[in-house]
Amino acid sequence: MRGEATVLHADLDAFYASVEQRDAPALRGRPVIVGGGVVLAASYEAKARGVRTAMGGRQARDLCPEAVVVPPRMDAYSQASKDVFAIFRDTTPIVEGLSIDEAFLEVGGLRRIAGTPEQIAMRLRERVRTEVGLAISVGIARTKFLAKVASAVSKPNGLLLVEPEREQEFLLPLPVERLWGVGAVTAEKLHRLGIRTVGQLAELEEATAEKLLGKATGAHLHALARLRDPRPVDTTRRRGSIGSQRALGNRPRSAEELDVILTQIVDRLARRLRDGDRTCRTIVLRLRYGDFAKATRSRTLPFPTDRTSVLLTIARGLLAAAHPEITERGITLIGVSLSQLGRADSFQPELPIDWEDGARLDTVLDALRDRFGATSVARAAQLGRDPGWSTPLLPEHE
DNA sequence: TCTGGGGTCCTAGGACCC
DNA sequence: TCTGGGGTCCTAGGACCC
Repeated sequence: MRGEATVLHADLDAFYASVEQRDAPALRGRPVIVGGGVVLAASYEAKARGVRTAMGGRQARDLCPEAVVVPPRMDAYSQASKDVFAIFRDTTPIVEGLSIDEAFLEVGGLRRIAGTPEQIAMRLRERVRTEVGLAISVGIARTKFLAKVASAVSKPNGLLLVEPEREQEFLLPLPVERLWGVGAVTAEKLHRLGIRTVGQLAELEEATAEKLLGKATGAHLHALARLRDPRPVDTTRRRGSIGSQRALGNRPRSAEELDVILTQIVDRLARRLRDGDRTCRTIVLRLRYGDFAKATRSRTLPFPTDRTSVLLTIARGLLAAAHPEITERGITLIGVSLSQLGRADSFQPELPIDWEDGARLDTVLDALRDRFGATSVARAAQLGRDPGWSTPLLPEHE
């Protein structure tokens, strides 16, 4: 007894490009590329010519000179995503969003009121088509992983049910690249051992897979290949970090220019943080040098914050520390991400020093400890890490 | 092929605490 | 007083996904 196929994975087809074709009838039936410098999305007409997501714009135009290249309209995609997710939630309360254009839906409890998973999936596809004007593919299976593989195999505009008794027949012949979590590096490691199909990976001993791919990745992929995936559809997942970045091209940048860009990025992120009623504790500065090597520099605060001035002060400090490297190697990307997100009602101490004056972090932390006590500051840090914490922490004055 | 922008998860060493 | 082991946190890097 294995359980039934009640997990749906719903995935919009060529999402950004499909929104463009929906909104501009002249683009329908034509190859469409979203994004100029790099391909963010390609319509199926462009994919048929070899254009792929993340490909350089130059190469894409060489492959498909007649493609229409349009700039991204993130607001339109965001709205389309909201419209589709509203239909997901109208279908079942158990929805786990994976990204802007895909989600898992658990429909196991709905048989009596809404029919079989297959009937539910057919209605869902029809509603997304008529109400939002987009094509969506759906995979149905016993586990999240199999449902995701099924929707990918069904594309474009497909529906595929993997019945529990046919799982091996479905999965084992597929190339290892189909496994969720196998990218270029892992695929190459497996290929070197002559492993090309999921079935061949399943034949390995688990210990062998762990030795080859690392403990967690090896165990995880080995379990997937053997059809083990106990993860339930989880409606409680929340974003763990938010970030923003900007590619800069290759020309030299002055310190003033970089500071302006950094300020814009941090300002935008801090707004998003507050709009979402969240706080953060860790600020990560992302850099890509002139040779495209990447680096990160981070700092974790002992207390949560959503203040632009605090975040900007930390980010500026990190950037200043990296300045010699930047001068020497050049810089092609700058970004910031905020993690250790917490709730807006987490304890946020009044900062005892004017951050606009550029006070050093260490000075501020010392002042905080003086005022609230080291234990309180450390405890605030602990509680700020727990997004489920529901009571604002009051500082214990000494 | 001259390489976007938004994320997730894992690893590994050192600091620190009990 | 010295030593050891375990657990957690922080930082940096890397693979992977859409």
